[in-house]
Amino acid sequence: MLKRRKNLSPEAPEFCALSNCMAVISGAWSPNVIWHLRGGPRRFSELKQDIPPISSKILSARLKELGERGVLLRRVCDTSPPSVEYSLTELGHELVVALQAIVEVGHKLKSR
Amino acid sequence: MLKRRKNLSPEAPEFCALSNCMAVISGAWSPNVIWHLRGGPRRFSELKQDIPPISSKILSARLKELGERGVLLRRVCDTSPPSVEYSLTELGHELVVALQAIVEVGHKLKSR
DNA sequence: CAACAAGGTTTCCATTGGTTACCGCATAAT
DNA sequence: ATTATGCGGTAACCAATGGAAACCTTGTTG
Repeated sequence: MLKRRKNLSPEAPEFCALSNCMAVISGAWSPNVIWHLRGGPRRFSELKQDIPPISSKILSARLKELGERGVLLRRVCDTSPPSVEYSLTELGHELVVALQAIVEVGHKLKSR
Repeated sequence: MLKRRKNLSPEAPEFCALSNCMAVISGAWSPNVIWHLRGGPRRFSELKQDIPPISSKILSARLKELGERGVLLRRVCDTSPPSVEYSLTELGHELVVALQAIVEVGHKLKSR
């Protein structure tokens, strides 16, 4: 005989805050890109050095996606040769708070 | 002329706490599975109802992965027909803290 | 007896991610 | 003068991941 448990899942049925936020930071290396922009604007090649395993293709794709999602801004600087700077929007900075929590768990895991 | 900026990325070069933790919760729907186990053990079919868009295949794969990573435990109950219960380990509960931060940002996004 | 539930597995296909090579433009080195 | 290098990407190609639908085994129910 199979005992039944109440379906006590306490989340709203139609909209899930977790998926809601995860959708914004989804995509390979997205969290890392946001994280490395937290201290101020950075350029394409700087980000590529910050995150050594990322390829140009993927970095390029993420920067475009995160721009479309309103997480960061792309600014072309009028230098010669022109350089491109990426910086977090306000939304981006809100995400950093969540990433901070993940980083803290990451440190715990390392020390354990 | 191109102004140079110091490479001020403040993370350790060899090990990244962010990727470290992200690796544990990676995989489609992993965060949701962990989240829905935070209140106590749940069974396969309950989780499937908690997360309607997930398929059996992916749920099955995630539960196996998260078990191998030490995030949750699988327990077969001696009922008829046998049922299977999944519950978070201590590590799993640590991850819930990080997910909580993500959920909070998710709520902010909704209200904005 | 036929139907259904639990806890998955199998098959098949679309999307994503990763690797390598390359481009156009500009300065820097030899 | 020629070559190399840095910048900010794109193109072509292949491997791994994710999703939909059907199916399976053991057992209970009507």
